Amino acid sequence: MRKAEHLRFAILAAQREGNRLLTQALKPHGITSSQAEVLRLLQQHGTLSLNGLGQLLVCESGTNPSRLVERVVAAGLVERRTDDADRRYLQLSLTPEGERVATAVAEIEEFLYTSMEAASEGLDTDAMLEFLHNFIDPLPSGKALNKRLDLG
Amino acid sequence: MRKAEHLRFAILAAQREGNRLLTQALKPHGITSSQAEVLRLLQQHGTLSLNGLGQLLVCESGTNPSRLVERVVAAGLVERRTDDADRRYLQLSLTPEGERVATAVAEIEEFLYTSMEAASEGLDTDAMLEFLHNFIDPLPSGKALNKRLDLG
DNA sequence: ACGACATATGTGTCGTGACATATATGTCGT
DNA sequence: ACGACATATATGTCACGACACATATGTCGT
Repeated sequence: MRKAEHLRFAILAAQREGNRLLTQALKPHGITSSQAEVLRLLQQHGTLSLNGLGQLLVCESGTNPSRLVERVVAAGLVERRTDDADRRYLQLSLTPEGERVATAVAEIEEFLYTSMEAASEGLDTDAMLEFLHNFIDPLPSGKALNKRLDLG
Repeated sequence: MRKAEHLRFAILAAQREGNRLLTQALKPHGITSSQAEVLRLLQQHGTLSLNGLGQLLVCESGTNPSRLVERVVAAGLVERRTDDADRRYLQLSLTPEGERVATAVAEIEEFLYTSMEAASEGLDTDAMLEFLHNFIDPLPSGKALNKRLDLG
């Protein structure tokens, strides 16, 4: 198998399995990994508009998080108000319960990161990041990621 | 941002964008990237059962490709017969049209791999593969990938 | 003030992805 | 031959992920 092909499927597999791990760990909290990303972004940035949120979502239907947000609102984790200054915008923010869950999410993510660090023990992760950025930087998800790196 | 977190989102972004690129390139052929993977596997392995196919699908609802296969059958790209020796099994194989599309898919994948090779120019891809395999090998997607590496 | 345009959000549709469950067919012990 | 079990496939449900399109609100030139 060609090395690029191997890499392609290894990346795909890693994404799938990482997501599965997160999904399992998040299940007791009643949220999905996508919803978890929303909570964490709101926790880190305070109030965001739907569009502002979408620009930071790497992992998500960044193009249109309407329904994703709809679900966390329905779950009572996020509050959605229309901006009085410009009524096109939404003001999204965590409810106290959402804040609590977001903190739980952060702890779960720690486990994932620890296991990733174990898997990369002694390896050059910078090269991996460089490769990935070369590939994604011109593309939408790459832009979202870089925006997050700038801010956070 | 913690490096593991950075890596996590970079992997996610790469997967998303790679998939988007493939989706666009495949659109003229009327198939999705998942369906393309089915065609390529059938092209490489000849006849497969649904279960055998599922074990090779990294990228897919490997747990249950029934509906995925249903669509390529409906599109006239794959033929589905029940195995007379053991009627629980399906025998999946490409139609002539499926064979033709599978070859077109192979060419499209070449472009993706070429662009990945450009992005990894001068970088240690073996270290990336080692990291990814450390992470995925114990997990289902990793097993599927390794099965493909053994065979192909 | 009005209308063209831009921007933010919502909705419809289709194809996964993951999981649980149901059905069909085989195998094996007795 | 029969029934318990195993295996293969199908189906139901929910939440994305991507895309196209619709609606609501603002802005700006005139």
